[in-house]
Amino acid sequence: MPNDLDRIDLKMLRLLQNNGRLSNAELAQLVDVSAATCHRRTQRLFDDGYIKSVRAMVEPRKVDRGALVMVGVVLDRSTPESFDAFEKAVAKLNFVLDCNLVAGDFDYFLKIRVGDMADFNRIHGTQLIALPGVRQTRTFFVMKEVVDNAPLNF
Amino acid sequence: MPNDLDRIDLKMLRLLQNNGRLSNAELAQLVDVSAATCHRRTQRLFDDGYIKSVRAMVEPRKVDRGALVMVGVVLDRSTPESFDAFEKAVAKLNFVLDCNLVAGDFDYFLKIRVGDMADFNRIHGTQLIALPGVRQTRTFFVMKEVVDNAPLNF
DNA sequence: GATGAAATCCGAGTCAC
DNA sequence: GTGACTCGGATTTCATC
Repeated sequence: MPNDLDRIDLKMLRLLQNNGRLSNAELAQLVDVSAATCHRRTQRLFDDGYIKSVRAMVEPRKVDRGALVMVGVVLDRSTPESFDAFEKAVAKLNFVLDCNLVAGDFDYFLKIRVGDMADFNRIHGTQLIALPGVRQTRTFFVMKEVVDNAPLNF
Repeated sequence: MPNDLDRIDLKMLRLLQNNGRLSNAELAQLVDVSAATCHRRTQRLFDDGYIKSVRAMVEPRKVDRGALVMVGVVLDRSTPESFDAFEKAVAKLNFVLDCNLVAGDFDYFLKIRVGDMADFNRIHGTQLIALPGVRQTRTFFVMKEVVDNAPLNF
């Protein structure tokens, strides 16, 4: 749908998404333009917000964050203030990777990474149920990560 | 837990996670070692698998993937073959960002990105319920992304 | 084993066109 | 958009601890 990106821009985006370490020279070769052009186009992809950031993907198990847990949350009340308070509080919890307001049986879904189940139980008891307006939570321990954070397809 | 990483390595990991475009020279200054040492250490973080990859984070809305959906899946049978078939099939679906086998009311949770709800309904009708062994799915449309793919805290 | 200084080399970034 | 130029950083070597 993005008609302000031509075929070359799209290819650059896909290549950089899969390998953010590509040098400008390498990328230029891969998309068959000069290094100068490639440099300007890449600049534009950043400046115009197509690329939000470039991140090193750290292996969770190597830094003691091998346990993944999904948590469904239901709030006491469905008022804007209630949602707002919850969201502000959850944004400060650095073990929360995703937090999404959803339509359905839950109000929010959280994706959480911790060291192990004991870690999670401690966090659940102290930090999650203590979040403002939480009526109940439902925990789904992840037993196997089949696909984790796959690159965007476009 | 990672006692093979010293304070400098951990700092490098955190910095690179937040900004994968840092030059070796910049990183060296930030962690206060020489460029040569920094280069060697960074190399090791890659070689030993601490950093899986470096990725440009593409803004989903800019490439027509602005709709996020969580889907809970229940399979017909809970046999290893059944799980295996499902996992192999789901890994081929490029709109699936996450797929996790969980303990609880569902067998799997999927995180899916598409252009809009119409896209999702088409995909749901043709590709999701057609996955091997699917008994039922429950869809949670994301109405607001509060936290999306936060960096790992360690 | 580790490091940092120095030397080389290559690419980023900028220029004119 | 390309090609050329310059300068700084990446990468290697090497001495040192």
